[in-house]
Amino acid sequence: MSNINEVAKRAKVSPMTVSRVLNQSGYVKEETRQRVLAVMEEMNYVPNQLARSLVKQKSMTLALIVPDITNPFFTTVARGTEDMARKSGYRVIFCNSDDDFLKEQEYTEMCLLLRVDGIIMAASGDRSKANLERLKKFNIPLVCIDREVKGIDTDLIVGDSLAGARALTQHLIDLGHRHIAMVTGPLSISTSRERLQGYKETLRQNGIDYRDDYVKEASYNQQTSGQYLDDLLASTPRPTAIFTANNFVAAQVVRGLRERQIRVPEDLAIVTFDEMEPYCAVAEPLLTSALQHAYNFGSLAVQLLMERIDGVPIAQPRRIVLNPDIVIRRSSGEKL
Amino acid sequence: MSNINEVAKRAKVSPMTVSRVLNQSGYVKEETRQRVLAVMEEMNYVPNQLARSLVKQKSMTLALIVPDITNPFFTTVARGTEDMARKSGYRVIFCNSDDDFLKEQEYTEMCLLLRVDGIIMAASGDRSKANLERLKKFNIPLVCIDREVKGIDTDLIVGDSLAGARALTQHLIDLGHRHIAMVTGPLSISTSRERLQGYKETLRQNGIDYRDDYVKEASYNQQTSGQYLDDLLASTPRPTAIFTANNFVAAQVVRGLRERQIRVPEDLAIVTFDEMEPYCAVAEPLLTSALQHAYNFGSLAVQLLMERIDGVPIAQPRRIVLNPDIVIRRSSGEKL
DNA sequence: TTGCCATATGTTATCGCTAACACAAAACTA
DNA sequence: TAGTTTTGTGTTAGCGATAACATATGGCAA
Repeated sequence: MSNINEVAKRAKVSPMTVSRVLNQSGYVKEETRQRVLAVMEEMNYVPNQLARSLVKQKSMTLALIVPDITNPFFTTVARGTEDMARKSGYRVIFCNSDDDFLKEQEYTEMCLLLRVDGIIMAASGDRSKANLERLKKFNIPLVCIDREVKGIDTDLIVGDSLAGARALTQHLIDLGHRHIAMVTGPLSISTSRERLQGYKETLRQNGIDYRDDYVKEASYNQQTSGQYLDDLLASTPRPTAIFTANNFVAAQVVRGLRERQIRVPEDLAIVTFDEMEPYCAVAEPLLTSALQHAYNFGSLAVQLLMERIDGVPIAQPRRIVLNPDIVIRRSSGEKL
Repeated sequence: MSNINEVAKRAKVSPMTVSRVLNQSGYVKEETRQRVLAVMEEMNYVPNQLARSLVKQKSMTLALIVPDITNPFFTTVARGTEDMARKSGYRVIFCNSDDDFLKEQEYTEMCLLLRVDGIIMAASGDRSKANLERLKKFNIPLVCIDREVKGIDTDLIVGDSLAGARALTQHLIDLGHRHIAMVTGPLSISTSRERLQGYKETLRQNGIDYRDDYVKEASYNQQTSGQYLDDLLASTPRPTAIFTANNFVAAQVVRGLRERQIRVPEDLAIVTFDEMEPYCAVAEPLLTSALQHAYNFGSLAVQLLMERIDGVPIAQPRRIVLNPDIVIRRSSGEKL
């Protein structure tokens, strides 16, 4: 692969002139420019971004670290990130932590090795603190999304889990439900905790007793709803509705209910956070949901990064809270 | 961020000795090694991969270009790619072409700029030829997966679309169906063409007339099954079964049928290529499918790349054909 | 005509690292 | 004991690009 010196020699100019043509910087006579361009074309010259990044001290690369890129929420975040980054001339490296601290750590180190200019991270859990601290130590622009990590202060974009959970729970109550169960995600994740809190508060505000045995914590590892659904269904009185904390949990629960031949919403109502689109367009029934604008999580995160990268140093970490939309669909059923 | 020279100075050795410690190459006295390591720790030294890649002429990076990372098939390919690459010490950059030639082209150029060591590509269509040719011109190790591109000879890993399509069609015929429709993906993609061919052949072998109006070409842009389903359903006689060419098309069709209140498989049987897992675990009914081992597409592709990267030059492009598994599920129904 | 500025191009140093070679000193071999 | 090999470390050059400065024109105002 040819380099700038070879091009320069063939075009009978200095490498610097070639560089000027490449970057459209400084003065170059039109005639010279054309000649250089012709030689570049002829030699199939492609500038070496590695060398550029080295001298410019800038890689024009961002990293997005998410727990699970197959999750439609994060896929959409990725889209938002990529689109906005491209507008600013940046590339994005996508990293999948698989909700695994060690994998997340590896990617964190990779980001340092590659000298990425900024990082967007949906933490795999509270353990992520160590990884985030390491990044902060190097003053790499950093935005956390979706999940807040205790004891770490960074720019942050989260959904309003509390409000969403309240609205969903209230919706069930308004429909006449009094025995409402909840299946949360791992409580090591901030969104799970907040959604649980919103659920509890709303029950209390409506004078409904909170019951521990109505709350189950699903794991991201298990592929099925396993034991906890049986437990829930065996409770007395049996819940008439379930609030699932996110799309992943919802998929588990819906599948579990189907296996047990329990109809939604006739036998049991369901409300959830997040979507299961697009492939799950085939899901039945369509789920009543607190819909988060995942795309905005990504694009806004990039905007925050850009301000930190280009701009004057900003002292304070910023916190953006995005409201979910409550979309009423069939799964929550009719008024009892 | 500190560099190798600063570490060297502080450790009172030459940069070369630090480099030796870093790379565990050459001779370094244990005592010196410990001292250097201590200084690296103390200074938070992280080697600069850009500089390394520049001098080594090797980026230790592969690129995976796929049309749609949200498609469970490609997500699984990505997993296979990443896992195998990591085993060999390589990173993977994931690129989403969105089935868009221009975006694919941009990513192709990015790969060149970044001097990636190898590329795995699921072409967006036959137009991709130009992009592949550009890559070939630079002799970058290249493996095409899933889709073959006319007029380009590269290492290739494809599923046996012909055999899969034959098996699925035969399955329907064996169940007693005689009026079998097909919804293909864009015919600019080799898999679509081959699956269509397998369908046609099998019909003929069973003495069933092939009808043009039983075949519809779905687009990846349209989110719904739009007009073509109505057309199919209005045909005389109305088809009793549909063969969908992949998971994306299947999702469209299943959704469309549901909107039209047509039951699967009672009113209409469905068979398809690919899975819709994991989020579509909630899909109902479960689809009879020619299941491709997506993970192997990815991991095998990396193995082929590695042979080209490390090994002696291999003259001939290689072609690997992976067999799909036929998984019979509820959507194809009972014997008529 | 002098001086200044815009234009056009080149030279040198440097980004951070490693390959290749050089050179001691220590350890072994004959 | 002299010669060879192993061990340990340093020096120099170069990967491919650009920043910063240097230099040389020509044009134009004063």
